Amino acid sequence: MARAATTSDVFNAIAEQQRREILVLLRAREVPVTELAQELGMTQPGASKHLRVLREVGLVRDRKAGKHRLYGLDARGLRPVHEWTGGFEQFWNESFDRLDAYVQDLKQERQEE
Amino acid sequence: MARAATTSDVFNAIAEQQRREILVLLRAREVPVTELAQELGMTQPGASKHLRVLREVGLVRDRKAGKHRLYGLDARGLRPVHEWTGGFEQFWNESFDRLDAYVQDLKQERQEE
DNA sequence: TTGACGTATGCCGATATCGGTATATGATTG
DNA sequence: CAATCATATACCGATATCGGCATACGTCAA
Repeated sequence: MARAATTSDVFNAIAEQQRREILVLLRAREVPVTELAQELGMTQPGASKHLRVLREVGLVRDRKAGKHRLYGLDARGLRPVHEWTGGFEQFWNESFDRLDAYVQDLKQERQEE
Repeated sequence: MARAATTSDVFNAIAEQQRREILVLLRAREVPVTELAQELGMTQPGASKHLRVLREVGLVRDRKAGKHRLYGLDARGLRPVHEWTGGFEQFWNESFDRLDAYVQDLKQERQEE
């Protein structure tokens, strides 16, 4: 079965480093594929494929602009990810406490050896 | 090259639905593998493997507890994801405007046909 | 229409994933 | 120690990924 298709899941789409870089770049402005590929040091087909994935999950959209095709950001799809991770916010601090308990536990184990 | 190893990247680790479910479950309490597998309807080896990935990216830690091995949440690794997506927050609303412009563009294209 | 530019797709190889089953490893109890 | 329970790992098959190269498709201008 392998992994869920990147094309159907925002979490998967942004699991790829280069795609995240693309999104960051698109935060600044709309960009045609060629320029994007150049700036991020990827091949044009490579960039095209990543953009396809991003488009299919709705994080990016494109519009014709003369000879070019401009890609632009549609960040709404990132909101669920932000909110999901936000659901763990209360644990970011608490985690220290738990970690502390964990460390205590380790110490105890050592003493028992 | 395939995808970046899930084991070295939190974004990849949470790209998997079942692993996200595990994290949510661990928000409530520490749990041994068997129980976790049962509650989430996966096999024990399956759960074990997912936990391994989560442990290797630091989202989960384990401690011995008698005959069991309890897995607990360490959500700190989710913070970078939250913050990264948060970097797009200002675009969630703006996206509507851009989308609007996009729609206008589509209309225009149709008229040109 | 032809040519030139911009972009997308097809195909391939190498690799990693995920799920399942069987089995090994570990830990606890009698 | 042996038996039992808990957990991890190995191996496998099916599939999907990503990158690169070649090439098809699309669009504009002369």
